[in-house]
Amino acid sequence: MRFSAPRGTHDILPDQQPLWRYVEGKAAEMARRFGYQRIETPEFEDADLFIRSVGQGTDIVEKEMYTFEDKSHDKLSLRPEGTAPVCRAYVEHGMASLPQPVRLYYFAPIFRYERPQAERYREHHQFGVEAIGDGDASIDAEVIEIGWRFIESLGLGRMTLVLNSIGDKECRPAYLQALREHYAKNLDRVCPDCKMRFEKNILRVLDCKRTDFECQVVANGAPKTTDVLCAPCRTHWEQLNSYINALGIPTVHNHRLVRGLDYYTRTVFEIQPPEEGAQSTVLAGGRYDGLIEEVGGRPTPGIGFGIGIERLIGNLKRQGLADAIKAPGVDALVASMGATARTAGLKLASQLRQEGLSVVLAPATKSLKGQLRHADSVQARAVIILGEDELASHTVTLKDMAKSEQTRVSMADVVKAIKGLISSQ
RNA sequence: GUGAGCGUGGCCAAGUGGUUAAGGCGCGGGAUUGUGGAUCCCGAGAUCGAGGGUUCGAGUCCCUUCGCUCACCCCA
Repeated sequence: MRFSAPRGTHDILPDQQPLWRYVEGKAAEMARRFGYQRIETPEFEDADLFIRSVGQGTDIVEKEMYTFEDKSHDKLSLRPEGTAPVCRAYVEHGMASLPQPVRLYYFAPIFRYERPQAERYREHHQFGVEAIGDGDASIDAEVIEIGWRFIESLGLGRMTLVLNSIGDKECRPAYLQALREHYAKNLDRVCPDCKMRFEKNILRVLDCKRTDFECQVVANGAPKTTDVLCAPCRTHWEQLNSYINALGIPTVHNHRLVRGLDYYTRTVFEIQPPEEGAQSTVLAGGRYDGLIEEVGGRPTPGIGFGIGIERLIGNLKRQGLADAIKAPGVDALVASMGATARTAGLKLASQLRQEGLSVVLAPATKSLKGQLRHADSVQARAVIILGEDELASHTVTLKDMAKSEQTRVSMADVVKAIKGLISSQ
């Protein structure tokens, strides 16, 4: 019986690891610069955490969660998004009594039961950032800037920041009513899905992309949240825009940007690459001022985003920025001929590793030629050759693979000689 | 959940229904004694996703099934 990785999942093979480590390193570095600390939460949580926070009517909760019962009949779900678990941890560990805001970031696999397609997976990975405990628009700008500067630091240019405000508990009901009235008048012009959304989750009609009906026309003509924000939301929105502007981040306003999760309030944003792919968004986030309370804490504002690593890496590859990220070779390969030399090589390799060098032993059964070929395949910078001659004279042959030069070095000087050879490159 | 396309050795890939299923990459070995990357030579590795059917004969046609991919939906 042969097995393959479950549908929608993928192995991240050794040749891809340098790229992944590179991206994660850049993310962690950007988080560090902004004073964010890493947090890790479990891969699964109480299912109700997501049902309550993400929202009963959302696709994520309704049909995409990996939910199961364990042997003690607890209902658990594989993490379908990153924010709710962090908020749960914030409340559970009393982070409200820490200096606010609490600045956190994470790397986490995300699980959603969806039909896989280009850059959409059942398990994907996100780098996320959450700032909890400060409702000021300057924190919105800070969080957005982290994402922007991170993407920028990878060399991905020409991205677009799309920004919108969807109001809060004060002004949204009135807006939804206005939206409902607009759609009630145009219901015969929109697609069946929009008719469904009209009943179920009116806000979602705005991001309908169908062109076989008049959804685009109707949505474009719909009232805009940013026109009807209550005074506090309006101030927040205006401040955010002035901050983002001050940071020099180019912005596109899109009144049709809503988001699929129920907990968002006020600020919502995405960062998209220039090409119009089906799954083009690499970063998405927003403010969630009611979420902490929803998961059992005191009313506390928060904002954050998630970045899909697979999509980000896809962009790097498409723009030719991934090729340069390669695994380094090993420092040295030890080749030996004969049983006695083999033992000596084993000892020498061990000694070199304790000196901090990366060393591999050549396959013992191969000819010297084969062992040197192996040195190429592991991109060894140096090769140490041990044979009868070397053993007899207590020396090794040290070969510089780049220069194709070799010298005899006494056993006592091997470490120094190799370190010299490597640092000269 | 809906629709479309595709499944040939580890990877890429040719193959008008007709003898032992090309080729490339990669892998293993070799080209006179203990020396790599180039070149050359040799070699291993495929029940052509699986099952059934049509046919004298099927990788090639039909059906079923599984898988993969892409799009819709939705999302990172």
